[in-house]
Formats: sequence, C-alpha cells, structure tokens
Amino acid sequence: MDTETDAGSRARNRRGEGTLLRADILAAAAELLAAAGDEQAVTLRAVARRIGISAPSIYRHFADRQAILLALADDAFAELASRLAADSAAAGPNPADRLRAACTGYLDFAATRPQLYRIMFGGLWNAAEGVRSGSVTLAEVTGLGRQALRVVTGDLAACAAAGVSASTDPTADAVALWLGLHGLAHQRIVAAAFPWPADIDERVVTALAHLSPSEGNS
Amino acid sequence: MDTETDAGSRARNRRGEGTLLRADILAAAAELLAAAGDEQAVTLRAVARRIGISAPSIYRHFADRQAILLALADDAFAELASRLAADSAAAGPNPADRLRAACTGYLDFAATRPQLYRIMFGGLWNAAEGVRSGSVTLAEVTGLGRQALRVVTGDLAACAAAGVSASTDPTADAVALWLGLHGLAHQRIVAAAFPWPADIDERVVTALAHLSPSEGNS
DNA sequence: TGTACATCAGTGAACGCGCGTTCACTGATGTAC
DNA sequence: TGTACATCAGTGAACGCGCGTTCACTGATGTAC
Repeated sequence: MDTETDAGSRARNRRGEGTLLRADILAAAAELLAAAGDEQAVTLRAVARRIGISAPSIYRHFADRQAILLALADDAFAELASRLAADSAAAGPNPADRLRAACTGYLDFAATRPQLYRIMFGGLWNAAEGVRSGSVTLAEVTGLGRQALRVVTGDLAACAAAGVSASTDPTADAVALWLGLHGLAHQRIVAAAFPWPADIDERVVTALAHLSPSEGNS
Repeated sequence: MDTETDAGSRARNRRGEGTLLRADILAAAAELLAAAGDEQAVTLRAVARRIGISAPSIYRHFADRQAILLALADDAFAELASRLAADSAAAGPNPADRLRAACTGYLDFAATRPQLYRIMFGGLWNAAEGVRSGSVTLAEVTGLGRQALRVVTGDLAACAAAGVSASTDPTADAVALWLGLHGLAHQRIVAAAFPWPADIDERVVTALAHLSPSEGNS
C-alpha cells in the first residue's frame, strides 16, 4: 500500500482566491516532509501530484523549490516562538516552572515534528542567502528563531532574579541552554536507537540553567 | 575559475593493487564533501571525474553510493575517537584539564571538518540499516561513536572521583555533556552568523560537567 | 625458456528516471461600458 | 440588460540535465605447465 495519494483532480479556485493554492502547497509540502523523513522528498512534482495540480502551477505562488521550504520554516519558527511563550505563560508564576515548561515545549516540538525541526536547524539556509518566498526572507526567519530564544532568556533571567538560578549572565547562559536543548532534540531525532538516560532532559536543563536539582516540580 | 579539477587520466593499478583505488575514491569523496559543503555533491560520477576514472569502476570497490559515505563516516569516527583519547592523554594528569582538552578536541574536530561532521551526526544513517561497505557495517560505525563518548565518560568520572566535578552520575552526565558539545558544534557549523558569546564553549562545558568555574586552566 | 590461459582492473556506451523549469496556451470569471 | 474584454488560475507538452546502475567488453599481467 504505497500509493502516493494522488488527489486526482482539484476544483479550480475562483478569481481572487488564488492564494488558497499557496496554503495547499505548503500543507502538501509539510505532509511530504513528515511522511518521507527526508527533505529531498519535497519536490515540486511530488507536491503537485499530492494536491492534484500540474507542477508549473506552483510557480504562480513560489519562485522556486527553495522558496517553499523557506516558507515552511517561517511558519514553523513562528509556531515554535508562540508555543514557547504560551507554555511558559501557562506554567504559572514560578519562574523555574516557567523555564522548565518552555524547555519541555521545545523538546516536544522537535519530537513531534522531527523532519520540520531538521529543516529549521539543519543548515539548509547557508545557501539560501538570496531566497525569498513572497515577503518571507531569510532575515525574517532567523528573526523568528531569536524570538524563541528570547522566551528562554526571559525565563532564565527571571530565575536568576528570583535566586533559583545561579546564572550570573542569563543572556549568555540562555544560549548555552538552548544549545543543550538543540543537541538533545537533534540527536534524539537522528539517533533514536541510542540508549538515552531516562532523566536526560532534566539533566541537561538543570545543569545549563544553573537550577538547583529539581525539587517540587510537578 | 570553477573548473572541477578533472584528473584527466590515471595510471591503472598493478594486479593485486586494486585496493589503491578504494583509497583514492574515499579521498576524492572527502574532498568533494569539504569543497561543496553538501553531501549531495558526492556523486559516483563526480568522484570518478575527480580521480580520472570511469564511473562504473567504483563498483569494484563499493556496493553503491551510500557505502562510500558509510566508509567515510567510519574513518571519521575512528579518527575522532583516537583524537579525543590523544588530546585527553596529552593534557597531563589533572582530570579537569584532560576533560577540557577532550571537549576542545571535539569542537575543533567539528570546526575543521564541518561537512564530515554533518554526515557523521546528521541522521543519514536512519535509512542505512542494510548498507555495508566492505566489512564496514552501521553497527561498527556507531560502535566507534561510542568509543569517543567513552573518553568523555572516563574523564568526567575521574573528575568526579577527584572531587573537581560535582557529578553524581558521570555516565549519564557524560551523555548530557556530549549533547551540549554536539549542539554547539552543530549550530556553529550551521548558523555561523549567530552572535555566539565569546566564552560559550567554556560555559557549556563547565555547566554540563559540573566543574567549578574554570580557575587555573592553561 | 616458452606459451596458453585465467584473472584482474578498469572501460564505454547505454538504459531509464525524476527532476526543475520554460513556453505558449485555455477557459472561466469578473468588470467597464 | 447585454456584450466585449481584461484578468486570473491553472494546464500540457517539452527541454535538458545529471544521476545510479547495467552490460558486454578490453587489455595488461601474473601463473601453471
């Protein structure tokens, strides 16, 4: 049962609703990425097949293949940033709880969207200098990435101010913490077979955030 | 000046020396990888062009394209493991110095061979279950990876035993430390433009190894 | 010392493939008069 | 209320490309007798 789910045909959009196809293209690209576990699977032709349109139709909405991936990453970074902020806020007033919630949210995001995570942080963008997808530019995407980091930085600073973190430089330590989260998220995707210690998340977060070993966390 | 350095011709090996070409193939693959900054650039035809042989000749030495990359990774993991051991040993008797030397060695390895590092830890092997390159299997490669980790684990345990690390579980903490090193190595390759704090290496290592903030390191 | 032969290292032409991209087009739909 | 027309969304055929891989082969070199 390996059929590729070709949508046979697709009703044409009404005039003025051309942008609907843009959303369909991104959705199809995301599905292909998730299903294949490989960025290579996102080809213009595969995307077109999946929606039930012809391949050249995509050019009405994206300049080229790279632009699709850039737009995908843009959405994903925006979602990550707002999710971290939401998770942090939902954890209540205790700054350590908030920081831990943001870290858990980060790891969960990566675990549930492994292939998307890989294109976000996988180095695709070294070659993407000049690419733009509609109004989306590389600069905007990295800007969204930094918004996510800002959540962590804010929470860590609050921990330090409250005396629950021993960090003396929350801005720099937040970068270090993020690197630990990234290393963990990335390797758990890539080396799922590795015998990870059960409490590895806790271990990485507590050490890098300079928290006292977790007590009284839910 | 974008010529691809085709070696025009190449003297055929004598009988019994067929394995010489195997080494040439791996060297050419490594060069292509380093030059292109992209695993995709390592194609059978590009490798063949570079050495000055015909593409089908490669099949005498490797089962397929994937097998070349596997062999490349195998060599690289072996080099990393022996290098970490050497750096650690060269740092003298102080366990904290040894641990820091191994960490520095790890980061330096990644920084000087960024593309090789990416194929080692980039998740290429999820799909490589059945691949073998000569006697090299996936299991052997991951075994070499764990040898590198064992150096870090040993040094961290020595630090804990000597009281210079507060780690109470060096085996698990070594994994956490490695994850931090990996996150740092990987993102510095991939997001070179990010404004990394100057002391980020020190920050990551000290926190994850539970060392007291460095004093008296050379 | 000579000769037939097996082996080895590597070749050249060809295959089918899916890809990104281009081009000129079609036909429905809204708009101006 | 009707009609010409511009615009918009999407099509179908075709291009050239580099790729992995296959096949039958060539010719040098060592070995057995």
